[in-house]
Amino acid sequence: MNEAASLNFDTLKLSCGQCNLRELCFPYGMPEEDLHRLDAVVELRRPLRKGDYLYRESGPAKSIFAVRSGSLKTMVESPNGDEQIVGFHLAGELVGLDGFRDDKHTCACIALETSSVCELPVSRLEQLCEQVPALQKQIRRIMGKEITTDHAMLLMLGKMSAEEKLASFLLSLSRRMEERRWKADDFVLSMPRQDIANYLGLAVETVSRLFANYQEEGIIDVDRRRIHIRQMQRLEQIVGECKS
Amino acid sequence: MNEAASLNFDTLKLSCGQCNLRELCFPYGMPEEDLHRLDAVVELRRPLRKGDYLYRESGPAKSIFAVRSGSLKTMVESPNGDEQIVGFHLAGELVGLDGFRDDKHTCACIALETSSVCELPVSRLEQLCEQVPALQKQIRRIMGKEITTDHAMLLMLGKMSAEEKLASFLLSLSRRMEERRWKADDFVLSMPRQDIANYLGLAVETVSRLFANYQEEGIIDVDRRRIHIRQMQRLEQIVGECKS
DNA sequence: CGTTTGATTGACCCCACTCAAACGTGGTGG
DNA sequence: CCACCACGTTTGAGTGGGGTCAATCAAACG
Repeated sequence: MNEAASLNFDTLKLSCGQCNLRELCFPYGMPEEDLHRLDAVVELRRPLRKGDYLYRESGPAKSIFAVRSGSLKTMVESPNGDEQIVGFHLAGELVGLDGFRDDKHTCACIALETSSVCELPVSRLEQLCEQVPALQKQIRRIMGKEITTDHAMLLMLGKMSAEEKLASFLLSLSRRMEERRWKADDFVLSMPRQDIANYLGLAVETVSRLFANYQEEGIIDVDRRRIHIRQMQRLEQIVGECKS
Repeated sequence: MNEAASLNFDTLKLSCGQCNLRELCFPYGMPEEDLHRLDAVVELRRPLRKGDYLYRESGPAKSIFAVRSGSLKTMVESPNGDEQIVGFHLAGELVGLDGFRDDKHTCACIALETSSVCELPVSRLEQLCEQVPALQKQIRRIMGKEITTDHAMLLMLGKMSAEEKLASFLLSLSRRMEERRWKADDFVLSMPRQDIANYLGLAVETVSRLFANYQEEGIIDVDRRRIHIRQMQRLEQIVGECKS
């Protein structure tokens, strides 16, 4: 255990109004004056290291979390023991919304790399909701977005071929990179092939072969986890032309 | 157009407190006195006939809906035009939550048979939220449940074999029948094989063959859309024993 | 009745999985 | 510094689950 790791992280807290993720995160669209009140709710947590759990399935759900840096994955477990990754989460995205059902988490959340999160305790969030009616709407919006994202993923798993799935995955990542003002066509995957395969409902070997195919065709350059997209429109074309 | 269909459906409105679906539906867990206030928000809609749209993708989302009778399906459309059914909805269940994202629906909702719904206009719901704080929590719970359900479906589409998918589907339906005080082992499917196949990410022929297999093995009796489950534990066993 | 729509059954085949082995790459300790 | 190992990734060969195509059948409907 590092001594520095036991610092009081409240002293490091940044205000939501000054956070460069505010347009992507919880504060999006909220009036300036309400953001100050939000600050009082947010706690900065000690950073997670790769592989650390933020929360576990069926564990108590007292908070929701905003990713501040790094990235996380959420996964559900089947009765027979194998797991399905249901989402990858980048800076500014929120996790833990599944816990609203009955204050228990129905999925586990694990850091893909060293990551930090802001914690929003539900009890305090509820209190603030009574003072700031706009906050309720905000929560509903965020949850509505989660539902829409899950629906898109259902479509992917249910209807797409392996080739389409991977193209769809890369495009989704690329767009999220762009939202964050990072390069849309040049980024590093924070997850291993195994996780990509799991997420897409494929075998690792298939993912590996598809990357090789894309590279062969000059659509992307792959070096380990580094991805450079050379022909974005080809990827879009692959996703658009199902069953042809 | 039938003359009777243009009756004022408000006169037929039942109060939530007296509805026999209240334990499954929106009012679940809410105190008696708040239910009266909820009544003022709820509008009964003209019944939908089979194939009617309750709402369409990218249409305005001004309300959420509770299924009063009958059943519905929700579906998303892929860029190339084919559709994925993301849910079947029975009496007492809520649809339209995806619209909270930005007041536009991201999926379409269609009646599988003659069905009626209660409409809860979001604007009125928001007003009531300010008077009844418990209502906010209720909405979050319902949305949390939707997210959890979607995650379970992701697991199904991503990790299960065709045999496991269908068993899982039948068990899910069976449990929901039981919740509604109907027979858990004897019910009629409101959706065609095509829709089951679409939902499970399979071909119609595969669903048909699997039904035949199950019948062969004496697990279920199938007659058209009528399902009689003879050996519930065999179905549970199929779902539990993946990859064996 | 013929027509239409939905369900079943059979024959065939292909996509993606499985199994197996080789190949970096990075970390560790001698 | 290099040998070694562990792990993630790639590549090849073979196979099977489930898709596709096509024909048949059954029920519902006008």
